[in-house]
Amino acid sequence: MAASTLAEVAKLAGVSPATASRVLNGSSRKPGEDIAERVRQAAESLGYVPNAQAQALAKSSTGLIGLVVHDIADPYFSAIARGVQQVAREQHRMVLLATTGGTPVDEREAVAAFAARRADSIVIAGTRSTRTEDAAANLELAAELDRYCRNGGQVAVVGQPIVGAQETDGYHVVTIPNIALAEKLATSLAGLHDGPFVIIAGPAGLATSDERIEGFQRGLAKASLSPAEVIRAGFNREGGFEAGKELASRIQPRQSGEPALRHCIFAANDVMAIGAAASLRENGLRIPRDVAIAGFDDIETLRDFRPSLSTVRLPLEEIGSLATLSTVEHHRETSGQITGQVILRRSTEPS
Amino acid sequence: MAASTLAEVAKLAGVSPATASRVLNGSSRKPGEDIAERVRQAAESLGYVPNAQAQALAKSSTGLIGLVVHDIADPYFSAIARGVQQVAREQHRMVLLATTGGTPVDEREAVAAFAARRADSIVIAGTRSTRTEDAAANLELAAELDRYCRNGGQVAVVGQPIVGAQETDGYHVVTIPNIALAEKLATSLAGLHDGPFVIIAGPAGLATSDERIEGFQRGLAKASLSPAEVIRAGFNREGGFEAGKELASRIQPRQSGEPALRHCIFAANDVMAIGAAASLRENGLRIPRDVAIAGFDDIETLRDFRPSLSTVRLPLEEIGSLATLSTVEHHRETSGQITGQVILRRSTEPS
DNA sequence: TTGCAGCGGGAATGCGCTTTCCCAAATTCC
DNA sequence: GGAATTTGGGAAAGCGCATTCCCGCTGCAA
Repeated sequence: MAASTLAEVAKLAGVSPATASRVLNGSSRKPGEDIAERVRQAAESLGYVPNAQAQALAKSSTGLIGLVVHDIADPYFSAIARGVQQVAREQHRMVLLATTGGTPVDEREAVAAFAARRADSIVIAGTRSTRTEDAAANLELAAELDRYCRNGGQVAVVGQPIVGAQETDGYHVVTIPNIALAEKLATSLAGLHDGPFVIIAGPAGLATSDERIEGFQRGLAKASLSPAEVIRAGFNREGGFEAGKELASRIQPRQSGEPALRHCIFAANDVMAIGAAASLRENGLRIPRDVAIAGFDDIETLRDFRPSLSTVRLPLEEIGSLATLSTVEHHRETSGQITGQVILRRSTEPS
Repeated sequence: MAASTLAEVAKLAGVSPATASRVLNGSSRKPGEDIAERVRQAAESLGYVPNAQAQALAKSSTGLIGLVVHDIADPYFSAIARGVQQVAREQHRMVLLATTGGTPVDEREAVAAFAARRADSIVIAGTRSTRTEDAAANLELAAELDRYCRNGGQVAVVGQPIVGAQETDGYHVVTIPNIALAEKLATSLAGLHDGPFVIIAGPAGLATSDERIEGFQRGLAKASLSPAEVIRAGFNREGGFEAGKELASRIQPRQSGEPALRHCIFAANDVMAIGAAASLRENGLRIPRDVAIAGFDDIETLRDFRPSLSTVRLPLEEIGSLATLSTVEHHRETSGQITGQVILRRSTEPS
């Protein structure tokens, strides 16, 4: 048995479908109270549930927000998702979720699927790729988004602009000031450490990772320190772990009384930092005694980590909310100004 | 400018809409290759994107999977979400996300919204509430689900059955053996500790929490130990933190040489355990020296926590996948047998 | 050659709803 | 009291697509 329809309700109430529609689904025209009541009764007794698909088709607005992330189980993205979800609830919309693993090809596919579902807006989170082998896919993604916008869609991208995207209206960017913040972090750390700096980052071509490297190096340069060595690995916990392992093989635990030559590691995000810390520890290095380490993002779940991790706080939830709001008509003027702040904790304490 | 339609494509290709439909959206009837090519060309040049709403309306199947969770940023739920998402991708479906904060009222609302969107299936994660003040809402939720199932919907609920739900077909439960696993954990811990046991749990009436308490107490009883005291708090990190604080005020750090009277805490989930550990530490208690602690879930992000947390591993991702699969026609026979395992780590090491 | 099955394409209907347009009755105004 | 207006309801035309039914055509056996 299929769900009952508006027409059935109307018949039971002895009115026309038009009238039933008007009373049940907020129209500007309000039928008389007696009739309205009869219709509501009928709807109730039939267990009527309006067919959102049909409604969407008829009034061409779906109330859908498409969210694309790399991995919903990554706390970075789930925090953003929470922000998106929150706005969605307030606006009485629903969010459609797509995970892509970060490849532009899949992102394009996700956008196409959202477009097909006629989502009112699309929020894209996750770093852009500037790798040459992704160039073609990026272009296609940009084209897909462009088409979507031309058809009246709203898109917000979190982090940095899509490579090659047009400046159509309906296209919003919530920029994350990775460079500036990483620079600040470097400046802060430079005041505490003079040991060699090392950056554990994602593969070359991940915009977020690259920006954070750039900012950090810039900060070191301004402090007249030589540039940090950069170790590349996966942009996740495993990558951090691997990089940490490699690093550990080169670093000796400090002998007591020995002059301080302590490495200071900047991991391009918190989960990498945690991974690195884990492998350093496994190799007998202690934090912050033998090596200092800082991350980026200030992931909530990781705040109880010991030693507490120095990092850069990003208002992830707010970022998600802001991105979503910027796609909503009413708040179109929302500025995408995101601020973060350096948080120094125990993991980088001077010895 | 609205997106172009099938009719426009058909006209441009000089064929009927029927034919265009057949070539573009996998029908059983395949038009001739020459015509097909012409249609594809036309579609390409117009940037045609099929309207999934209209398709859904016409063939009454949306390819939508509704997922309801308490909080998408909670790693427990985001892990499950990943599993759901994965199956969704394989099946070429999309997931609709709703977060409820755990109240049956909002869950009902979410289910109604999914039903309105004609989602093919609904996955509900998160503990049931058995509180009397939620009884009415639970019943309404059950009724909503029942109606949804009668209309041909598939629902899977993770954890425990919905209170008062009918045994309609289309209604599946992926049971999490909280009681048995908590009992196992208690048994394991009873072999290592004889100090007083304390349970830090969520509010009374949260099924998952209550089940874990029950199992744990049962395990203690079987080991001929007296029941653990139960401290109630929020079923999240904050709750754990609060409970830990209260507990800390009663526990003294062990003086060296003093006979062992070490509390062993079982927190009803990992994030509570982490919260509790944080406040215990703030109060000068060291783990596992002064107090032992175990959690439940084995949240991935928390595995690098130090001291490493004893817990019960739950295959959360698999749970999400299984639940989703059970709602899909082809795999309807999927059994909902979930197994977990006790993992003893350093946080409960005997002194 | 005729008859029939089989195939490729088009016309038309309907999915469930919103909304414009239309019409009758009720109301207002002079 | 009649005309002008407002009000409240219904008829009907889509929204964009899938699909059933139908029709003309070809290929084959009789």
